[in-house]
Amino acid sequence: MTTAPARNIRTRFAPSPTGFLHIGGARTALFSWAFARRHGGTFVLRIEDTDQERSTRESEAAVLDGLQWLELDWDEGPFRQSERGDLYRAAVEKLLATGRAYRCICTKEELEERKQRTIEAGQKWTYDGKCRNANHGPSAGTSTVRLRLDEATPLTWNDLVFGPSGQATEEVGDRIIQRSDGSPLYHLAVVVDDIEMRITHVIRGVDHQVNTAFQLALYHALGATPPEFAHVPLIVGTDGKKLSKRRDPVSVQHYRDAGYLPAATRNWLLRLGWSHGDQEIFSRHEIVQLFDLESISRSPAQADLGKLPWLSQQYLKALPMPELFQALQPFYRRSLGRELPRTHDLEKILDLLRDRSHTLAEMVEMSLFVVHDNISFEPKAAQKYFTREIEAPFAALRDRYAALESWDIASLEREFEVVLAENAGEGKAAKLGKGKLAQPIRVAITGTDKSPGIFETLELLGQERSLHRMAEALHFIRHGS
RNA sequence: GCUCCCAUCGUCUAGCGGUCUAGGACGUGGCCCUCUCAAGGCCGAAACACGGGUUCGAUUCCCGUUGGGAGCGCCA
Repeated sequence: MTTAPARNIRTRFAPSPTGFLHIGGARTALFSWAFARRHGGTFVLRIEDTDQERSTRESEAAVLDGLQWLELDWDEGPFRQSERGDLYRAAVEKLLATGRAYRCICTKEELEERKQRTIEAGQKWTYDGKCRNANHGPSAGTSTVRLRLDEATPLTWNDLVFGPSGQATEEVGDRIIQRSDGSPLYHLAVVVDDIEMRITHVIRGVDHQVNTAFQLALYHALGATPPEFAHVPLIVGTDGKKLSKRRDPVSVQHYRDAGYLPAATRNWLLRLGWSHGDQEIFSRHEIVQLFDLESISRSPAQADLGKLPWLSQQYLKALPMPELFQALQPFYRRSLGRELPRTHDLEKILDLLRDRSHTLAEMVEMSLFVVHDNISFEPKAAQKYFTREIEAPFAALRDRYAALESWDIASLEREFEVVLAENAGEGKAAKLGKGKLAQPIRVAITGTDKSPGIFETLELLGQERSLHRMAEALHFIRHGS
């Protein structure tokens, strides 16, 4: 057993609701969740919606929905930054009062112009400090508020993934923390919230790595102890470039709709950038037991689409029938317009299909021949197997099956062997092989040339339906349609 | 351009100075099983980006090159 943590671990996931739950975000959430659970800590959900232009309630719902689907439960929240304005204003007042921040009356246009000139002169731009010592009061007119950086505060930290990290103060610059309309900017809001929510470990994407130095300055200015930081490399596309919405399937929703199990998707995401020796399969419980920050990779991972179907099948094979059936219903509704009652026959075919499917959608598709009363023969398969030569043995087997009193695997196979034996030798060039007869029957009863074992399939389809389909196939053989 | 970061099979990764003729998994090729498709079993191909150091000894440590990523907003 591992020892208990010295303090109560608190992590958070802080998405901005400007779209669907991205797999990169989902993985960050997974890591934060797993780390909190691993240490018996608390996982907080916070919605960063200070950008009112882009944030929507629909996106927020989609993000929450995605987290729930992945079974990442949170202990506190969702909190919305849009509802916490007083907190941020108070923090700004405090910073202003202590001289750690100052009002800046430079307009966007002025700033843009000076920045342009600096860059043209071949120098790098951070705020030039025009208002830094001007001492503008509240009556100075429209103004933003900037944090006053001081050289004495080292902007370094020991990243739990990347090790010693930091940036020089002059590279960071006095950035704006409050807009001219009084609303808070990202940096201010995160830091104030992380302090107020007593977050101990900030686990986020490397795109925030360069924000950390400035935020460290904010913690110091606010008189707070910064949390630990762990930056997680990005997930990139199959071309090694940043994930693109056009090329890559980036939303968690996409994987759900494709018919992947949440557990499989979660496992897939987990192994993208995290490892535990050679282990590939991790149950939710194992994740909670084994997850650690030290084993997170420092290089970006490509979304390995090849591994997901395999993982998904592993989970499909292991899923208890009641849960499998439940998971399948949305796909039946999509395919048939209705859900299906749990029947013995359906369960049986589903069990046979587990070894043959990678997604719930595939499974539904393949089980349809049992669900439908009438099927149609796949043209290519019919053309290949419904031949003149097979007519006689096919008809003979149909007759024997019609006379069968006990419709079970043993009987079906016995009669099948009899027909085979009857067609062996004599004037025939070669004796009738098992496959020669099995394939036409398979096409007859399933419509395709791929299915589970032929006798099992016949058995569960039942005598009546099997005979009916065989009769139709015989008609096809004789009349070509 | 500047700042920060990364670099093992096609992909996800193990490796934390000698155990490496570099391990696992997916994918891929072959074989076995076999009524089809799978599943399963066995076997194979496949990588330490390059160049310098440090060291008795580098995949492992340092520097550079190359390649890639992130960020440079009154976005988050």
